[in-house]
Formats: sequence, structure tokens, C-alpha cells
Amino acid sequence: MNGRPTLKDVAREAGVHVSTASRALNPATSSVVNPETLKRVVEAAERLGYRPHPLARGLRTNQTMSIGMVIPDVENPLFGPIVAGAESVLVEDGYSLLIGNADRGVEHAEAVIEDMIERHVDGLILATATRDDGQMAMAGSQGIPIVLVNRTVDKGDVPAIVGDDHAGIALAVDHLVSLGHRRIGHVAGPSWVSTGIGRRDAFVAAMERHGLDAGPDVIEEAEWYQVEPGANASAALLDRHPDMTAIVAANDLLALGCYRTIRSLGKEVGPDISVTGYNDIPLLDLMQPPMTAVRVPHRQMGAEAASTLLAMIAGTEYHKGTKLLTPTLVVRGSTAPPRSAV
Amino acid sequence: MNGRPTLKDVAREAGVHVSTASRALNPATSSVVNPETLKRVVEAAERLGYRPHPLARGLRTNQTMSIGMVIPDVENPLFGPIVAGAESVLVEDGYSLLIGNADRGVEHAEAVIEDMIERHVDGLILATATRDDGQMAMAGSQGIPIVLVNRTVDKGDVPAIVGDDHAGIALAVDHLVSLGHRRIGHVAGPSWVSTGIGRRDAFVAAMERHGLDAGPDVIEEAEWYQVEPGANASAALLDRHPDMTAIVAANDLLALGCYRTIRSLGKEVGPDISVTGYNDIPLLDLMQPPMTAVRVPHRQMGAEAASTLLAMIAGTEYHKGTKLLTPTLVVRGSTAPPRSAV
DNA sequence: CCCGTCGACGCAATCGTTTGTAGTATCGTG
DNA sequence: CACGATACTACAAACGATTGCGTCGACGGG
Repeated sequence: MNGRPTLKDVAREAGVHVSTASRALNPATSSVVNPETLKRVVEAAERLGYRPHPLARGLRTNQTMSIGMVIPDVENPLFGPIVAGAESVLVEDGYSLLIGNADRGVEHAEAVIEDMIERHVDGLILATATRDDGQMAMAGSQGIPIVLVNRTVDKGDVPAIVGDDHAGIALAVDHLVSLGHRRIGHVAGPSWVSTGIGRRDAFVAAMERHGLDAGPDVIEEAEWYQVEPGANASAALLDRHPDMTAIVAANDLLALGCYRTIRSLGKEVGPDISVTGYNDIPLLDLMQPPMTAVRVPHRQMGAEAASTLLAMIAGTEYHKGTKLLTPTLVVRGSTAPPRSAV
Repeated sequence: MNGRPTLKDVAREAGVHVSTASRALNPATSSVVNPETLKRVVEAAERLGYRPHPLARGLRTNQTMSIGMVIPDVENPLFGPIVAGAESVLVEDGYSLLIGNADRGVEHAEAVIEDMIERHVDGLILATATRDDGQMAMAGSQGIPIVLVNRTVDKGDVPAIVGDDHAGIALAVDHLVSLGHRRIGHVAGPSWVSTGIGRRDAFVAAMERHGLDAGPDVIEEAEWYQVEPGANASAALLDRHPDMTAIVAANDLLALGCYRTIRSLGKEVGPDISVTGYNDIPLLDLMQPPMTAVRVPHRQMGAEAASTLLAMIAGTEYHKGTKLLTPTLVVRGSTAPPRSAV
């Protein structure tokens, strides 16, 4: 009467037992019910505006049709597209997205994950995995499917969707080299996140491929992916190597930190010292100068993470191990031939 | 054995009936159970690592301990802080956040809301309300609590948490006037969102308070809160009034559009034409010139929205109607005295 | 004509809680 | 000593769906 109609109401309206109504309304079992009664049930359901109660169904079938997504820092614009991408494919299949913010803290992240497991999410998308995998052990032991996004773990048995950092950094280095740069430095991300070491290794590899110096002293690690640490790291770098003509940053914000350092040295970003960013977050094209950056397909990343997760849940074939998404280079004004080469 | 322990397991372990166990574990009813048996039950629960099954509980008590949040565009960095603020207070009370992306489309937003209602969320936070309130009618009729955030509706019976646009725009206008500007224009947001007309009205009011011209021709409406429309609108404005010395934009991205227009006219942002933004999204301080903008406390906005929603759910007192959060002005390099005044 | 088969449906248990009510000691009181 | 109040606790019915199994009639073959 008052609340939403239940299956019992539909059954009564159609003159059948609730079990028959249930079977009729369930696509998987509707074949066992007589076509004519099926029609009656469906019409009754339609007429009453029946919607199955997700909790009741979930209690019985042991699934919530919801998947959890844990993010290290919701305020980071980087994650907007990832969330959007995931959400868009999940709704398609009737799933909902539960968002958890981890506020940068590893311990808090574990609490968030635990919370989601208790809520019986059907799957987990983690953007927070640090290189050790305490979190995954937790969830994995519960037998709940997990996909990593934008991060990987050392033990590569968990499906992960990440940008191809090797290719991305190579794009940046190749671009700089082709402009004539030889003395190139790297502002690395923290070594305890996978992108930090990944991009650092990629930088070394790319440099060596060109026969250029990639010793430890042309690399400086920033404490965290933020402007300030980027400024500090680049300052250290340029202090050691005043003749450096280009910097490959492991992250856009770090690159913006480089901007600041370079300016404070009285030099000009681009003509004097080239800088490349990584990720290509919004508004980079409006900086002065507009920043050349490696663009990572974040939305696609979220989408692919979601669909492999759905595949895992459905038990169908899915891409095991880490899947690399190929980035592109967006050339703007922050890179130019070195003065010496002109 | 295999799965998580149920209440029945706890009861058996403690040697009591499941109903007793239930009452013991529920803070609200634990007073009716003998202190000693209570202890036994609690210890048994502890030992087994018992966690109540949210679906079973929800089925019985008719609440999901989850609240839905609908966002017009997840990729807009504006909403990160709002989400973060809401999430932080919700987890505090054991609620989870269900995120829905509305992709800018009104019809899609309604589908998302409907979806959440079917999922029996305990409350809804809407950032998508357009000025007419078809959406709210839907949800309101279901008797589910709703709070609006960053947007209001014309009929003000729904609690809403918004920035005080009147005060914010006044901050910007006063600042410009005190710098010596007299011919000030406004790039308005779309008139079908509440912030669009609200800020426009506020602009007119602030200008008239200073005895300045605020006729329709010094105002140009942008089609959408994006850089491109902002560039177009400001171009139209400066075309009509070449002598204009300052522009108050209804949004940061619109203001960045103004930057573009001003540069393409061969002028300099700040010295030639001052520009103010609205919201103060990240990275604005790194633009050239750094943008003066009205800062809206978005994180607080999300937090307050969440707590009033919780109050509504709990049935306790809450601030009805729209609550205004006072903004501040962050002065940077995009505003300066007009050339003529120097 | 009887019996096995099969298609279509109803019955009832079940998922894990919460909660109204009934029951049973224990105690105080007249 | 009996009787009602008191304080716990057990029983069982929900909440709304899914699902193994039993039932029932029709039908066909021997």
C-alpha cells in the first residue's frame, strides 16, 4: 500500500505464487515459466511499478551490485577522469560506485578497504596501492576481486591498469633529445609509490639508449607529488648541474615546481631550460608557458579497470597481470631547443 | 566455518539465543541484557571477529547506511573538495558515499537519482539541481532526505549549502572599485543554473551600490562554465565596450577565457584589463598572471551538506532553507589599478 | 489402461538481522 | 506462603527476495 510494491504484490496481482513471479522476472530463469503466465507477471510488475529490493536480493544471492573504489586523494584532479571512466562502465552493468578517500595515509587506506569489504562490495578498484601489498592480502584473502589502477605492486599477480611509464618517459626524453638536449635531469616521484620508481627507471633506460649520462646525480627525488617538493628537488638538481638544459618531471605538479625554481633563478622556462610534465592535468595548456606533457589516458584507465573487474566477477576471460595503456606526448611551449644548440 | 561468522555463531559461542546476542551487541538495547551475559556475548563476538551483515540489517531496519551524491561532472576539479568534505563527515557516522556522475545532462541526472533511490540510499546530496526541481519532486515524494550543495532551487524549501554569491561578487567588485576601476563588465554563467543568475544579480547589486553602470550591455552570458565560452563572452563584451578596464567572471574557467581574449587583443591581463575569477580552483596561483579570485570553501560546503543530511536523517534539529558560506577574496596578479588611474 | 516423463508451478527453507511477545526464574511483599 | 512485579531471555515472525524440491496434471507409449 504505502511503500514500494514487493514481489508478493506482483504475484497476487498476476495470480501466481511469488516463486513463479520471481522466476518470471529473472531473465536467467524466465525460460522455465509458461510464456503466457510470464506475460501476466511482467505486465503486473509493470503496472505496479515493481522494483526488486536490492538488499533482499543481495542477502540471498550474496552480492551487492556495488563496487568500491579507493582513492588516495579525491582532491587531486588526476582522479576525476579515472572515477568518471569507471563509473560510466559500471552503471552500464547495473553496478554502483562506492567512493573511499584515503587522505594520503596508508593506514587509513586499509581502514577504508576493510570498511568496503564489510559492506560486501562485489569488487574493489584500488588507486592507492603502495608497493608493498598488505592491502591486497587483506582483500585477496576474502576472495574478492581486485583491480589496481594507476599503480602496481611488486608481486605482479593482481590485474592492474597503468599507463606505460616506460613509453611515456621515452616520449619525453626522445622529444628533448631530438630538440638537441644532452644534459637532461629528472625530478623523480617518491620511491615508495610504483610510479616513482617506474618513471625513474624509465628515465635511466631512455637516457642510456641515447648514450647520455643518467647517473644518480642527475636525478633528484621529490618527497611527494606536489609543487613545493618539485621546486625543492629541481633547485637541488640545478644547483648540482648549472649547465643542465632540460628537466623531465615525473608529474605535472613537480614540473610546475620546476617552473618556479627556474624563474627564481632568473631564467625562462622553455628557451633557457625545457621542462616536461607527466599526466597532463587540466589547465596545463593555460600555464605560461603552456606545458609540454605526457598525456595518460586516465578516463580509459578507469574504464578498463572497471571492465576487467566485471570480467573477473562474471568469471569470463580477462587480461591478467598489468595492462599498459600507451600515453601520448602533448608538445607545448615549455620545451624548446637549448640555447647552446641554437 | 568458511564465511564470516554470523550472529548465530556468536550466540552459540556465548551460549545464548541469537536475539539476546543481537540485543547485547546493539548499544541501544544492550541495557536490557544482564551485564554478565552481555560480557560473554561481547567477548564471543570479539573472539570470532564478528561483523554484522549490512544487508541483513538493512533489510530489517530499512536503511542502507549509504548516501548518494550526484555530481554534474566528476572531472571538474571543483567537486573534488566537496566530495572529500562530505565523505569525511559521513564515514565518521558509518555511512558510505555512493557517487553518481550526471555527465552534464539533466535527463541523465534524473536517471542517476532514480537509480540511487532504488538502491534505498538513506539520503541524497545533489550538486546537480537545475533551477526547476523535477528531480527533487521525485526524491521528495519518496520521503528521502535531500540536501543541495553549491546550487539552489527557486522554491527554497529544500536545505541547501551554497557559497554566498552576493558577498563573493561584492568582494570582487569592491576590490576592483577600490583599485580605481569604474567600467567593469561581467561574464555571467548560464542562466539556467542558480549560480549563473545569482552571481549576475549580485554583480548588478554591487555595481549599483557604487553608483556604477550595470546595464545589460556590460553583462554577457556564457553558454557554459568553460574556457572557450568564457573567451567568446569576454570578446563580445570588449567588442561592445573597448574602454572596459575590468571583468568580473562568474567562474574561474570563464576568467581564463578572458585571459585568452585579452591576450589575443594584444593587451596584458592585470595592467591593461583586470580579471577576477570565482571559486579559486587549484593551480590558479600558477597562472600568468596568478589569478585574483573569490575563494569558496568547497570542502566545508561538502562537510556541512553531509552533516545537515545526517541531522535530517536522525530527526534532530537542522538548518532549514539555504545556508550561506562566506567566501574570501584571494588577491593575486590579475587585478591592478587601471592604466588611466595611474 | 497403467505408468513413466515432462512441463509448469507451488511449497517452504534460506540469507542474517531485528523486535514484539511469551515464558521462566527470582525477588519482594503482604 | 502465595502472588504479582521484576528482570532476563527464548521463541518466532518478520524484512523481500531466490531456489531446491515436491506436486500435479497432461500426455504418450506399451
